[in-house]
Amino acid sequence: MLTDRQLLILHAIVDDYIRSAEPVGSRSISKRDDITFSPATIRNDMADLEELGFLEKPHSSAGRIPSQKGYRYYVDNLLMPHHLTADEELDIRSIFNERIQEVEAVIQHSARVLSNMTSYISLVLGPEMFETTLRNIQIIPLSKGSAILILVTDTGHVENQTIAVPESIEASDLERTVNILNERLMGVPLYKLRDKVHTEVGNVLRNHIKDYEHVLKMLAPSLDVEKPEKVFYSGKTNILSQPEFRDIDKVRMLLNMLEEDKTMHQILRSPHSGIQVKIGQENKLEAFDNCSLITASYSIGGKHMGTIGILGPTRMEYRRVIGVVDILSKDLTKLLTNLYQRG
Amino acid sequence: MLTDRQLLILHAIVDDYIRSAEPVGSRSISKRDDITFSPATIRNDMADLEELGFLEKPHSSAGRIPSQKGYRYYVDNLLMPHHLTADEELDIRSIFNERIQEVEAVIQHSARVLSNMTSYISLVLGPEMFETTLRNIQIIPLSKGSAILILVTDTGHVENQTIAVPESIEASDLERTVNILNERLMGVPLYKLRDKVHTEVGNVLRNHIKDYEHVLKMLAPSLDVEKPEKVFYSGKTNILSQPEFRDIDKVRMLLNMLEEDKTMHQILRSPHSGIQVKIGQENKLEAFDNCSLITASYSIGGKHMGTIGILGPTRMEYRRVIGVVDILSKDLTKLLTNLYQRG
DNA sequence: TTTAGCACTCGAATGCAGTGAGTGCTAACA
DNA sequence: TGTTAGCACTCACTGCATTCGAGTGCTAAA
Repeated sequence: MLTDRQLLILHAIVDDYIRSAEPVGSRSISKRDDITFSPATIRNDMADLEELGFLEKPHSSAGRIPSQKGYRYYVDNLLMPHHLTADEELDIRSIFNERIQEVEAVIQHSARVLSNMTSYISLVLGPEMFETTLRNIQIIPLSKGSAILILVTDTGHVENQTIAVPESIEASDLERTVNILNERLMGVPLYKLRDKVHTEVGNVLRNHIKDYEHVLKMLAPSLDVEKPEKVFYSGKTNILSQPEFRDIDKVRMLLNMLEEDKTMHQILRSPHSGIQVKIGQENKLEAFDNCSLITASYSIGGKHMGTIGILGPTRMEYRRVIGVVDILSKDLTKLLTNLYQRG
Repeated sequence: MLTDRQLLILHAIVDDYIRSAEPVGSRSISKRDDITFSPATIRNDMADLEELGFLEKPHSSAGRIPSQKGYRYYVDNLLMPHHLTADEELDIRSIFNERIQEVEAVIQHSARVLSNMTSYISLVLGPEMFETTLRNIQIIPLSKGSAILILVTDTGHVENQTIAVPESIEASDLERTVNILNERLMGVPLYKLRDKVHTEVGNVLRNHIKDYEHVLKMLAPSLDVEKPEKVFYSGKTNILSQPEFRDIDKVRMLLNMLEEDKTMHQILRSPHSGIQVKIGQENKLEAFDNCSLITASYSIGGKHMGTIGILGPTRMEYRRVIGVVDILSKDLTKLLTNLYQRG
């Protein structure tokens, strides 16, 4: 078990290192107001903390830096909740002052505020559509052979795609099809669309539409709404200011990883309540070895929608970032719920 | 006027430097198969070329590198057209093999192919909407107080935004409004929407809709479709592999510049026929001093739509990049025209 | 148990010769 | 007269020795 003094010293070292990015020596610690012991005493405790795995030495004549375990302990046990300053609150509210027009715009703006406030990289996983239900479907003819198919979900998301319309289908048939689809599919979860169309709705169509088979064929590809949710980034260049990313190869590794949609998606998808902090190798990704990821979920009307997060060096201002992520995820939930709460 | 030998030497130096990123010395030039003169002769010509401003010396005991003027001359006078290899053509066609569903997806995919093929940064300015005309308008009620307004243009672009619906407006009125709007606004250029609604359409609405004023107020903010077109990027991390961007500060400057939407927009917006090559300071941006930008426009049915471009170091493979940009802009034009040609 | 003192470690910074690729100039050559 | 060989000169880069200093671990005294 750690003594009170050891805790104090660990706390001081992590704080100092987060601020300065330089290995922390016993002397500089001893100068702090909240520390009353001599450097020698501190050195003894530091040696113990190192033996226990909370601290590391870059080399024998340097100060100590926190190990991954050290950060973990710091986050789990030593961190005091952070109260945002008035300015910070104002920054966050700015998202909601703008006239809100599109979910995407809100999400993107959130990402930007998040990265500006923290100087790290922000990631926002866009609203999940898997569980959302269909609100409306439209087919707008564009030219002889093509049309635009538009899906609107109950969460206000709009999906659109071009479809090829066989010549044999007449305008009136198209209209009738849209009416039938709206009648039968309103409220159906997107992931069930495909099945529903091929069974129940298919039968109805058969009775009302002349060129039934072509219509079904035309619709088929559009109904696989398995499009993965978008991940929005902001502040990618922020890491270039972090001393741990002086090395261009590390930067490249990290930025390349962020472009791997599948992986990033997987990392952000897992829903969880509250704040999740993943430190260094806990992320199970080589490119993230020197990084920590702090995430929180947001939802609409209690239904999990997506994730917001901050990616920064393990030497990250955990206190502030956790505060900001927490508030923003809650505010986002409130805003989106107000906007799209099924009435 | 430059002698033939000087041209040959200039050509060789630019080619060599583009390949190696190292200052080119007289000896290495003399070893090339197409060069039959001694290093001393070459040195004389190099001195002349330097005096004329086509070459520069990093320092007195290094080889020569092309100056901005040198690149300019190379691009304008020495460049042979590049014929794509079968593989390259295949890469480009891959854009069109995928099932096309959204303009945005095509654009984004184009950007990716472009950056993959060139190992530089690709930029694509999304379709301009200023001149496009309205094809269809829809208002989909979402909850008690909100609805989604959807605009579809003749180029297949779909724009959507959330609007607040005053309680006083009834569903039947909303429906009637949509019908009137579609009747009166079909074919109207987006930039005229606002005026048209307030004059002509306003009068019609007044006669048919009970809560006429509220409806107009609700629509007003949505009709200012002055949303700037999106710029898509791909391969931002590619510059990290370029030796001229070893310096992290330069990388940061450049990447930050790319996030300044307004500036980038301005740079890409100017329409021009054929390929445009802007070298170094011709870009009038400090962050682009070491960069060249190669752009071409794409259009739909002869109407200018947007711009694709490649941003790389001034030491760029101009020949290949120009070839790729040329082909892709033409193919994109063909594809989009086929898709959305007003029929 | 804490602290002062001291020898020790090791990375970072500094200074200095040696190396080599490249140049400019001059004089000889075709 | 244009081309080339020869040579002194420049200058970044490398390797090596040296110094400097922040920080440690250990021991002995308070």
